[in-house]
Amino acid sequence: MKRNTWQREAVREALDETEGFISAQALHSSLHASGSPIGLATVYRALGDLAATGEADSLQSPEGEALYRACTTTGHHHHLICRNCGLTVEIAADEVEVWAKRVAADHGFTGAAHVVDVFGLCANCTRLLTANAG
Amino acid sequence: MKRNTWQREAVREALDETEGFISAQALHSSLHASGSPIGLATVYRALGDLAATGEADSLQSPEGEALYRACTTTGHHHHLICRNCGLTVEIAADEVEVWAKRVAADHGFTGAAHVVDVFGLCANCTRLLTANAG
DNA sequence: CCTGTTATTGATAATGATTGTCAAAACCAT
DNA sequence: ATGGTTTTGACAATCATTATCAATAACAGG
Ligand SMILES: [Zn+2]
Ligand SMILES: [Zn+2]
Ligand SMILES: [Zn+2]
Ligand SMILES: [Zn+2]
Repeated sequence: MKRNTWQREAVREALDETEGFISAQALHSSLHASGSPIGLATVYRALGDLAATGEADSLQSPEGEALYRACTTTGHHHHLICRNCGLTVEIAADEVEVWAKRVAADHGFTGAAHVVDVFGLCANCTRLLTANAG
Repeated sequence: MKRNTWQREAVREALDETEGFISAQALHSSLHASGSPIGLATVYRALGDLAATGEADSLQSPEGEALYRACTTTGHHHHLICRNCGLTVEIAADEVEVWAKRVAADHGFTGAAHVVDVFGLCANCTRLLTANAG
């Protein structure tokens, strides 16, 4: 049976309070900084569970680290992520869903899944960085 | 100055002969099996260089491992990958390019890049696995 | 409220990919 | 062929993640 522990709840809350994606290590550090004695392995386990049940979304950073985020949307969706500040926008992409299905079908592929993420600079970061550079 | 060594050439050729994506470790094993005494670190370096110059394409496997492939198309493109046999199809996706740009622009993002990969079972693998399962 | 069963925790070791180190070897213009 | 410079490769180091396993805590039943 699945038991409720303060550790799982702590991870869930910490993830909720986090803007954008965060790594297991970083979330653990954050929790420790807040005085929580939660163990690192437990954070990994909790994040894995949340991702498995769909309560959190995960993706691989370009550096190969797994990043997690508490999703507000329950269904299938994608992300538009600021590579500077981490701000993340959840986006529906019916257009891409259709495209992905068609591409797979056209080539005889079945059971198609896809990875679609857009990275860029959010308006805020664009303004700041442009001011400095220009 | 950039020098030419048999090691770099060996990696390039091994990558060319490989169908689908392959990891640095696997390529190193493959080279060793063929009698090449090339070092592991060198394979990592060569693959990194090839990816940097655009001669090879790289992506992160769901397990976080970096995979490489010799690309036949020079420009920007995406992949349709068989999760069973590794067969890879390069696909152009003007539709998705437009979509990605629009999504970024709609939200005020600039300098948008994107990761778009489709994973599935190729026709061949579908037939084989369906025969076994059904 | 106790209590036993059993899932969960967490310190730590183990794993596995990738990168850093640095002396020795290879490359190439001269 | 020679020398300055780049590249190599064996090995150590790093870093994220997973496995271990005894100790702990959740919770159903009494
Ligand atoms: Zn930003
Ligand atoms: Zn989708
Ligand atoms: Zn296949
Ligand atoms: Zn594209």
